[in-house]
Amino acid sequence: MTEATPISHNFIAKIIQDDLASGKVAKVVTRFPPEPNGYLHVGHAKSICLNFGVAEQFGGECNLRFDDTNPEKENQEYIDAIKDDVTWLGFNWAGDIHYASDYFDQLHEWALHLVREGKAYVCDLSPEEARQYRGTLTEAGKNSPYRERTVEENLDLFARMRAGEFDEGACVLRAKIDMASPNMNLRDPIIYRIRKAHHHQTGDKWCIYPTYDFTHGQSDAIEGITHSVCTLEFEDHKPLYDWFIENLPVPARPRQYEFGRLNLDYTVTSKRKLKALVDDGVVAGWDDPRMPTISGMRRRGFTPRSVRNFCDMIGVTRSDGMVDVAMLEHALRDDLNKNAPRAMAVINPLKVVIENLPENHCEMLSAPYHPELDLGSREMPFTREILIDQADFKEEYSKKFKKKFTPGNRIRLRCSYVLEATGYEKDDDGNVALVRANLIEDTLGKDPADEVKPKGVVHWVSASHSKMAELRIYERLFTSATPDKTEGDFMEHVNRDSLSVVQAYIEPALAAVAAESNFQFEREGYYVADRFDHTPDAPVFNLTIGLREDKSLTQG
RNA sequence: UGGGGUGUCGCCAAGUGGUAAGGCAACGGGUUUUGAUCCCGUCAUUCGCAGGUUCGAGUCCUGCCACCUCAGCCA
Repeated sequence: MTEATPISHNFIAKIIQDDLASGKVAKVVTRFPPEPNGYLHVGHAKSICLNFGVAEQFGGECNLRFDDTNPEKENQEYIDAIKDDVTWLGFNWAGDIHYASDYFDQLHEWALHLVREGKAYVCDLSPEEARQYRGTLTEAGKNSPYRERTVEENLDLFARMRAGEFDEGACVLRAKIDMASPNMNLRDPIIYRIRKAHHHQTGDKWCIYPTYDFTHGQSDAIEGITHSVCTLEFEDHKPLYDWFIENLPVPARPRQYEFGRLNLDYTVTSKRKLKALVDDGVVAGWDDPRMPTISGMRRRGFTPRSVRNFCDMIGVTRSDGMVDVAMLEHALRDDLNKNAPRAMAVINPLKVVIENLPENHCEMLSAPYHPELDLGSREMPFTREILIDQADFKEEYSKKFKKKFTPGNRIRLRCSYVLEATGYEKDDDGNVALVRANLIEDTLGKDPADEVKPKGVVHWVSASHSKMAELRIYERLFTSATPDKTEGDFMEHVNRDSLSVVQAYIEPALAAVAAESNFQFEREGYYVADRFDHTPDAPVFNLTIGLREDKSLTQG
């Protein structure tokens, strides 16, 4: 971390603080354990900020561990993307990256231990039969007919499973716990299954793979994780997590704690739904700026700090709520307002001819990049013909348009002079096509000498010296606040007009900026130079988020 | 009459027996070379509901209600 992470006072932090104070743990060690089977999203960001944040806050460490026990769904592409995302967010994992697969030998040994203790057995029930025997939420399950096999028989069968003698699904290794438990996870859970698949880390070494339940807690123990933080849906797994820790000769006693996962309105975060958006071509990819994936947010122009601040804002509790996306937007705007340089771009151009300026007038005006921060300044060419936004000129003055440019009234060109409109021309459709104006002398950095102050300020670019840029303007991806809970399939709530591409006139200094540079285009919104498509010759900017607007004035 | 969990302002969230923080949103007002920012103000006599204990309860007890979650050889 290069910058201070906010101090958290959530219940997880309190537990850690107490454990440290009581001497229960000497140093806190957490972990972020994604399965490399998809891209990380804003919900994962919450978990990352929690796990890494709390470790940092208390002088501990946080591991990055890939929970890679299901080779058929995982691959290296996801591993690389996840590493990038965590790094981008600004966190550093302790030491090398860990993989649950690093522990397959130990896990196998521990499975053998359970078998020898008579606490695990090979079960030949088919998946369908196993479901029958498992019972239901309200009815106890039945013992498997294979439950009482001898240790010797189980040892032999498990060895043959490992040797590849059986087909996938032919049998599994199960922990012998309690088929009548009201907790389904304790009804003789599967701990090893046959998967004749190539693993991205272990290659073809194994044809049996441990399940999540048999892997996670023991991996925590091996790594010396003190506080194993996960989401609420794993709460029912805790008795099993503890059962393995208690029945195995593990080197440590990690504890699991659960928090409520993030739900954001106007957003979906399930991997299946995110994948559907990509596969159906609703968005251009996992990193499309409309996606709530970390890579999508990055491309949209979110800053790591804005995401971290958001996570700090929403807190960590055990209640599952729905966070208003306005909170995310606030965190974004807040950070961008404080740190993003300002620049000017005109989207709907209206030419203004400053008639009291010579034809070839070109004056370089120095404009500061930020109103408060010392971010330096750039030169803006000021010429006889300039472009302002069509919406900033009105044919007639009215109270509602008091800050607009109107005939006979003055306007301040941002970082430039004051202009007075003297007339205008319309095209055949009746739209204002050109405005004639006079420049008021000696108004650079000061008000007019006659003390008739301009009513408003508008952004502008030189008509002759500006450059063209592609602007990708995004709106929210869903029309429903709860796309996955509202009537019908979530795809029915997709906003099909969430992207519009327009051409805009930008000030020359903007063309050369580096990809991923954030800017506030004054009075328009925050934009970012696209991570992949932006070039000096063909500038491309994405709308990160618009400026907040005074709603009472913008209606109509 | 299965297990587990959660219910404090429209949203998030402090509060752990002593008389309801804060943020977001919203709404007023001021400043402003961005109708942005900034500033100032308003916004829960009430904590899912009903009883009870107590001098005193969001905090303790009892009952009820609502919502989330668990029946992958996924994580």
